Amino acid sequence: MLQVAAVRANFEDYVKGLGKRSIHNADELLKELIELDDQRKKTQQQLDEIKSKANQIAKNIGQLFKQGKQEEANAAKAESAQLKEQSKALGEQLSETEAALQSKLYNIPNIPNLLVPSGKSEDDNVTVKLEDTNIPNLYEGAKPHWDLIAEYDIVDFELGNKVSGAGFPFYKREGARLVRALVNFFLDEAQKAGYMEVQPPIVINEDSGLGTGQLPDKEGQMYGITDSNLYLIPTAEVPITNMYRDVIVDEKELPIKNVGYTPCFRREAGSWGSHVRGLNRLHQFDKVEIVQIANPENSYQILDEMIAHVENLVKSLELPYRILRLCGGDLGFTSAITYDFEVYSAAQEKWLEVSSVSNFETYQANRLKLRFKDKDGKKTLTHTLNGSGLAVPRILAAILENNQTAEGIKIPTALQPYTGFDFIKVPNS
RNA sequence: AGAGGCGUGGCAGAGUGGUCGAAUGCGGCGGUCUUGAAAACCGUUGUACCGCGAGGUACCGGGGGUUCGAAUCCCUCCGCCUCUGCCA
Repeated sequence: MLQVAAVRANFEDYVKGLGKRSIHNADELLKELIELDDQRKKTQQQLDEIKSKANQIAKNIGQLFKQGKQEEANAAKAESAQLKEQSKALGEQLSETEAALQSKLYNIPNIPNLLVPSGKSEDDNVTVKLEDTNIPNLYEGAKPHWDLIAEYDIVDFELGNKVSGAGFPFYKREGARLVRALVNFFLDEAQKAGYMEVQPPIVINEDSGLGTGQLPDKEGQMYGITDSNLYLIPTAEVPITNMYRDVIVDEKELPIKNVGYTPCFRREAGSWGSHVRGLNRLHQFDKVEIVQIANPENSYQILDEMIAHVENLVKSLELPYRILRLCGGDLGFTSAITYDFEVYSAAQEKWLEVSSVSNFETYQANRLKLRFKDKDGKKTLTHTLNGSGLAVPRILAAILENNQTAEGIKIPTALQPYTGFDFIKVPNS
């Protein structure tokens, strides 16, 4: 969330920034924020004064009792009772103001970076790199992946429907093996790039949801375990970033680089339609996530490094891809800048998002109270960044579709050591 | 899951209603001594908010309550330990 002091200092820039997200009443919003903060300060001043008086009286009463001055003590008690009422009322007022301020802050998204183009929808995203030279000329009988997986019987939606529900498929045979291969490949590559591997919990508590910005208000996107007040994670970003909630790290430790593989769970309420078939959108999918905690001084350099890492993965898998810079309207709530990776799915003839790499600057760090001690011992918010490296199902879909031949499916060379096979033959051939 | 115990500053650990933001030790920082280091000795050392400042307020796992006054008493939640049970 935003810091009020920063809002005061950069008012005009922030209004402009929020404008890129098509928030047109930003100046009102931010003004309200400042007013609430002013009110908070004023109330606290009054409250502190009353409490100070009450503390003084309480001390005196102790003395009076010791000296045996009962009557004076009792008189002081009466005065104290009055102060108590005042302070109770003011205290409630203060809590209300703080809650209102907090809720306003929770509901204002991050300020987009200067590079972020304004725009309303994905149509306004900017392609910053296009590597489409690899787009295959598929043979006559080429099929979309949902037909391929049925034909080869390597992903089973029917079975998933029966056991769990729509969007929870079974992967079978080479399909299961491919998922495991991709996960291992991604993890190994991240480790080579200096990330520490972690295996985080896949349920999180409310504080963690608040820390990275899934809560409040976006509960609808997560599966909740209501009897325990926990949520299934929508991405490993949540547990891995929250490792550093309420932590003050040493400047020398930065950047901190962690990677983790987890299944991800998304309700995707309302986002189903005929355009999302097969593996394109699922309630449960596997993803390897890279997360960095960075010094604000070089977080954009680190963002570039993370983009390069993801680009390498896609290249190694020989997939045609493009990189987009998201416009304000398509930018996630907590992000200051996001680059999306999309791979081309030849049989569907469309681009599939497989990775999102973002810099959150201090937005998450402020919620997390994640700070570092700089050279002068001053505590400063870090920047947080993360990216998918990568999400499995759409990569799988693209591999199946782009690498299909009349005889079967070729496995990319880089993946072969992980799959243990280099080809999936057409059944009964 | 049941019974009992516990949760205090970076760490260890005292503190059972006022003089406690909190003893003491360790660690950290500064200094004396030393060619240098160690040891010893002296000093210093929590965080957040409000205030131009003086200063004030809050914080002893979280939240609530009792009281003129709570680290201390009560309720509740969370976590840890021990025993019993269950389980991969």
